[in-house]
Amino acid sequence: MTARCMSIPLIMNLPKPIPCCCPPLLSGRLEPEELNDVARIFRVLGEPARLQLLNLIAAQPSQEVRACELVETLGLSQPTVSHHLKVMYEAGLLTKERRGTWIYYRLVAERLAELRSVLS
Amino acid sequence: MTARCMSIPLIMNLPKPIPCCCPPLLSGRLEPEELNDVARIFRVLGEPARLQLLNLIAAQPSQEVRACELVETLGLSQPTVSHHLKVMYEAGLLTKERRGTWIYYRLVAERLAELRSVLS
DNA sequence: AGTGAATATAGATAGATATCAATATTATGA
DNA sequence: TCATAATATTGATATCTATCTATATTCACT
Repeated sequence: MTARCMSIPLIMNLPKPIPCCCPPLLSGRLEPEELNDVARIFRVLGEPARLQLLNLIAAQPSQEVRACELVETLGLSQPTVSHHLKVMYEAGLLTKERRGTWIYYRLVAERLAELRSVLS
Repeated sequence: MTARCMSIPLIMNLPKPIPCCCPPLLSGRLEPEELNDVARIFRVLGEPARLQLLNLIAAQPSQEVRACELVETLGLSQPTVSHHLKVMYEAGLLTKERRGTWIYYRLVAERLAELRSVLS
């Protein structure tokens, strides 16, 4: 229980991650800030309703959905759907485009690719 | 507000996902059960401390850590570290191996690869 | 301007979970 | 078998967030 067991040194001088996109988790040490950023995005994906959203959009021939379609499809209230869309939009996973009364959401494929690279 | 806007049909007869590992999120419709499973794993990765754990293990030349090292390194209490290790172990992200008093944890690379394929 | 539909925000609540202190369990070695 | 170190479990607490209802905002059309 007491500190007989030595801790791992925090600094190892490994190459800095590329700053433009998410740093890889398995090569090179990540800063606390970076860990927070990556964790935040994974948390966004940690909700079945949001995954279903991605899944639905990807299944559309048009590759987009109107927000209003989702209320009935997901079986959630309109504010809840709106909340999820906002969370995903702010996480960079979706784009939104207003066309008249409706708002269309699309996947950001690059963001997903980025996340994939985090895990490699 | 009222239901003028049509919902997306839930059944589209797309090919069933391969049952052996995580189904891809962007091709083929996922069942609610599958969505839950995938979400659960992402939630495990949605904690900075756990990401730091993965990052630490990957940075070791031996590709493994003793649990006791992590307490000081992560700056968390021993029960908290134990909890995170358990969560990751049960999510299939880590293996554990007892050697004497110590328990060594390693990454499950296949599990991470699986997750990557979910996002493609 | 006024109406109605689509979307967003505010506020409240319930459930999940990260964290800790205290304690239990397991393994080693004297 | 006893002491000690490593690990796990228990129980409590605080924070986070998904969800809802109610309300506000935005837009198109007459």
